[in-house]
Amino acid sequence: MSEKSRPPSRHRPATLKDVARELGLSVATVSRALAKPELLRPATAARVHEVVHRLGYHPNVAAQNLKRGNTGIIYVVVPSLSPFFSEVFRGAERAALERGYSIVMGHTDRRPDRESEYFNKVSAGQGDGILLVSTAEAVTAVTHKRKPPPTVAVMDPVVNYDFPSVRIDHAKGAMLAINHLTALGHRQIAHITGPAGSPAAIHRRDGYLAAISAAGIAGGEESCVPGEFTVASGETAMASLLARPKRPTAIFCANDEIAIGAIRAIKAAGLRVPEDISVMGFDDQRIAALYDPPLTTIHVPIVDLGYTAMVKLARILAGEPYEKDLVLNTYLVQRSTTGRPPKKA
Amino acid sequence: MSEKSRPPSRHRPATLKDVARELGLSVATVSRALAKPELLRPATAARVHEVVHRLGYHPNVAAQNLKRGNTGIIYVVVPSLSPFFSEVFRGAERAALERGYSIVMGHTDRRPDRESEYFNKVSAGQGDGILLVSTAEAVTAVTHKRKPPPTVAVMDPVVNYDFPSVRIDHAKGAMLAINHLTALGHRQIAHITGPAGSPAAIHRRDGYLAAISAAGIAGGEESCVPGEFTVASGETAMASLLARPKRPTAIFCANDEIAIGAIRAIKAAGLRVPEDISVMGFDDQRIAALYDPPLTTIHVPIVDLGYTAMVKLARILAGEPYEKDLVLNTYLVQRSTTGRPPKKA
DNA sequence: ATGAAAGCGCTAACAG
DNA sequence: CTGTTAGCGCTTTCAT
Repeated sequence: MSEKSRPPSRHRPATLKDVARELGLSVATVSRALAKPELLRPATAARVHEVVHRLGYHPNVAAQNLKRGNTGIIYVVVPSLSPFFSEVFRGAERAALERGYSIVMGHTDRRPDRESEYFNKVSAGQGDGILLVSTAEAVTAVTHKRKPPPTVAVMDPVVNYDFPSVRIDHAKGAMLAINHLTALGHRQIAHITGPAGSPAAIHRRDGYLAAISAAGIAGGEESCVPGEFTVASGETAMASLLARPKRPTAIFCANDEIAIGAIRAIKAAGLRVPEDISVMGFDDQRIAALYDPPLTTIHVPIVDLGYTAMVKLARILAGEPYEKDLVLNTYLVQRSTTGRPPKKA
Repeated sequence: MSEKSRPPSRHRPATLKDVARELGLSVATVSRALAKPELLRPATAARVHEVVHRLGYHPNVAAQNLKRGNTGIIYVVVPSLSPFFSEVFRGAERAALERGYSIVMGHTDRRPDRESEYFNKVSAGQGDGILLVSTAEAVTAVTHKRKPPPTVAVMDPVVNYDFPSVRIDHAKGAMLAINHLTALGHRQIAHITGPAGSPAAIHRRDGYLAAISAAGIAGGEESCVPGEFTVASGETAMASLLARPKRPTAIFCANDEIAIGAIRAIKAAGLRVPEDISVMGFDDQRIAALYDPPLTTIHVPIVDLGYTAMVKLARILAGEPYEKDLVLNTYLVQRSTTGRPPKKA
């Protein structure tokens, strides 16, 4: 048996060459059949695909990367590993896998220097691009440097730098929430905010204030209590709200975790949700539907945010056209934590 | 200016060739200086390193992978994205990055078919190896197949298959916990377990039973209440324990999350920790030190588990010798949730 | 519509 | 101790 005609040894993955030999075609043709089938006679493309399938051929990503001069690595930079960001990551991961990218998670713990690290890595050819999730700060990494690497901002736009983004309209979501509550008859609606530095928190608060004022009801600055996107902060904030002389009949929370904290505090005070107080969250995280009682909240397409952002980044890297600023849709999900306000005692 | 002597264009990452040209050496020598410096004259190696540093040279991973016939991808397969697994992931990530691997996270949601997926991927040349974290089930993926891909089991050994592993001695940790409690004078020690299917939960429970019986005190099967490695299950289990006629003076929880749930339930019942009841966790997760009161727990080197496992997998892949079964050390961390039992009322 | 050939950056024989 | 050389698998001109 001659050396060159030897079949692939037992467990070596099939290569283009294997497919080509099997078909009596050149590797170039097979390559094209996979990348640009329109350049081939349909019949040829079909034959190629049949054999590709039969041999279980998968392109060798390392070879593709080498040829194309890239790394195939995308950094997904998140502030922390909360359930919310895990979902975003999941979406990004799926889109990445579909396109042959592998993604590396980077947590910054909200420290700007840890952000710069990833920018530097990519600038040094250690990666192809960055998905910057909920990270308003990237300024340090960017302002004093030259052209930054391909980056897509997810959730919040980056302060001082105009990266392409995939986000939602926080203010609109907040208005959806307030409108739901006013429609139920609430006139005393408080808001527990997210952290002061978060654009998402700020915009949700702005939406709350705008909707309150549009409805011409009480509330405003003085009805906002600062929170932190955590259950604990929701409990604390709610406790302070309960201690007020004029107790609100409904609470709009800047996210689901805060809402859960608020509900805990309300229960701890011997009150019921929603009979005594209505509570709304924001995000529609996994826990929202599972919690008891299930949370009325503003649905945010969390996984999709990650998926869409990765798709956009892939387009950018491929030099394909893309929408600069994509705003995904939010909508109200009514579950069991909102109802009509209690009759006046 | 001749074509061949053109310096690297503005933003192309430096290559071996660049370094070699700069030094008047061959690329082979530079490559060796990096991989096997002992083969070179020390002076040469030093000169190479100087230039490598000055030019900011980083090896092109794609080229290395292509040459070596691997992918550089390791799958870290975890049941879920809880904080615990995130920590393991972090450790694995660090070790991977140090060695030029990139790691892709795979969550199985405890579904065996999702596990097999990753095994198949690696078998098909889509990855180099697998870190299987706390996943007792991998059986389906493995038993009926031929030789499985390089895999290291982390935390729990895999049922029915003898993968190299990095783990801890759960039973020993549990004994440490019980000995601490008995030393404080406790004689009524209950245990809230983890889920029935988890080897970790089973071994921790075994350790509890063994230590209880060794101490010759009350408790045993009937002092075990089933839990789930979650805060909520800890609350529920603790509530049932509080309702018992003979209330325990100390609770050993199968992990920190359960312990937090237990503490919540105790507080909700108007009792104090540790004055009325002592509570111990297991794992020493990040939250343990931050919680109020800070948790007495069994320290598990979570990040290290991931790190060590990845190091071992890298050794396996490199054909270097490795320890088949590595058991990392655990120890007691005394914080503020354990104390002497209350004086008899 | 298809083939031949060059070369991406690196490693590893093999020579000296 | 160091240089020369031959690919790894793929994409992409350039021919035909």
